Amino acid sequence: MLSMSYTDPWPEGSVGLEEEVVTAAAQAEQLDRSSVDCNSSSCSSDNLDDSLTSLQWLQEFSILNASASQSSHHHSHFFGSQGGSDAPSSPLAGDPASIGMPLTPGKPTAASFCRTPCLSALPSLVAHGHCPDEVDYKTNPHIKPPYSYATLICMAMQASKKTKITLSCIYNWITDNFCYFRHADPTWQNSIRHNLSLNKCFIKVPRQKDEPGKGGFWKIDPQYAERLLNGAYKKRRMPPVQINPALQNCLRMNAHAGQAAATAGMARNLCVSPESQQLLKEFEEATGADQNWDPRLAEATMLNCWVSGKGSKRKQPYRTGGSKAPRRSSSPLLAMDEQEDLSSLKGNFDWDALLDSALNGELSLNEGGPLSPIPQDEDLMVRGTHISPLELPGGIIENHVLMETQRSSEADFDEETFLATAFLQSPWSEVEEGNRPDFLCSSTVNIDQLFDLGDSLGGDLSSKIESLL
DNA sequence: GTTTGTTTAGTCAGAA
DNA sequence: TTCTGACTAAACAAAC
Repeated sequence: MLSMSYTDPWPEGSVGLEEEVVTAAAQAEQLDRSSVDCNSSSCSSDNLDDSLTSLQWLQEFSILNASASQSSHHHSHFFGSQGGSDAPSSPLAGDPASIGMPLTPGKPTAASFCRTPCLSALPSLVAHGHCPDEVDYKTNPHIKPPYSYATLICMAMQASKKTKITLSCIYNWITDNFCYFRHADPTWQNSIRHNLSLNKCFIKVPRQKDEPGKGGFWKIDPQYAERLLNGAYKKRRMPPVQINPALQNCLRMNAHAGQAAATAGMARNLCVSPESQQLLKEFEEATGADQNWDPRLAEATMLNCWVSGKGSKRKQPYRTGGSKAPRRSSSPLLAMDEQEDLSSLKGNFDWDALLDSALNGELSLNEGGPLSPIPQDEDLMVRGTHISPLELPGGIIENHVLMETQRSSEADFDEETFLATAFLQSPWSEVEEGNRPDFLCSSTVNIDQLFDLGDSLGGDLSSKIESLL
């Protein structure tokens, strides 16, 4: 269950301890505003363009054009284009589950959502394991994002632009950016908590005694961030697309109904448009995907988010027979779906910002670089163990336990996590020095590693790094 | 009562 | 086949 007081995950301008506090009134105002926006008549029709706008970032994306990285307009939007002149899809329109059909909160398997225009493409999608070339996870409630929970947590942390965030903020970010989870059984939140507790990558930062609020804060273990940059990450298997069974039922029902017009609209929605194909082609050309296809890159850009032709064996959401009935969610998010404002896209990826951050030394180049902003007076809890910060001679604030973890042979981050978080809009390019997330700032990366990173991203990127150096 | 955090147990899938 | 990671489910306790 989510907190009864829904809070804006990342209130603008807020830094530090008050980062999670947003008044309910402000939230209501936001929802109100979005409700108005999404009641516009264009919402439903604009849905057809969602697949296009979700690839808008491709149009803007250019590794070769990184010189314009600092320009505000140059954001490679991971979760779809938003704002500005893009005429972004309405949050409501983008959330099909908010259209008409009664919601059945719970796991997607129990979701009763059915949107008629989704029906024509699904047979092939389900039967042949195909998936549209573009999946807007922000608006698609049927397809589970191909990211591990750890990745999602990392993405939330990175997108927050804060050094530490609360559990509820993680929830909010995920539900804000992945429609799937808005309608899923809230047990995924249990998994999130489980992941935070179990995964070494995440460090619990207890609240100060005089700090109001529930629970503590969570941050990324900088040592694991370093490991990511060192390439010591594991590959995560790609999950297949998970289609709501309810949607499939809906599909069958509509097949009988013979809604030709609706299915025609569906085809437009899920099939790859020529524009998108062109964008994809340009993207592949820009990244040398033809010769040097990097699945990690593809995954990070959510272009290979569907099942391959041979299909993945990854399990679908399973429901063992006789198990308890899906719980109804009491999450206010579901109720707010009718009016929730998704317009505030968080976690936009910016390749250029990432690169420039590295080039500007914000990814330390082994010169006693940026320090971890872990407050020295900040107590950390790792696996229930209280640890104290330690300042090393080099100025790099380390941590006893974190140093221990560095020796561990386990690497809980995978490359997907790294790439996914790396492609989030680089926060440290926009925040004050002191407010930089320490996720990467405390990491040290030598120049070779940087080149390795560049190589993994494509030759052009490496060339750019080289030329700039 | 709700939320948060920890722990245990089990299943499944991919890799070795 | 075994190992490992991801995921799910559940129980429990503590804090709010």
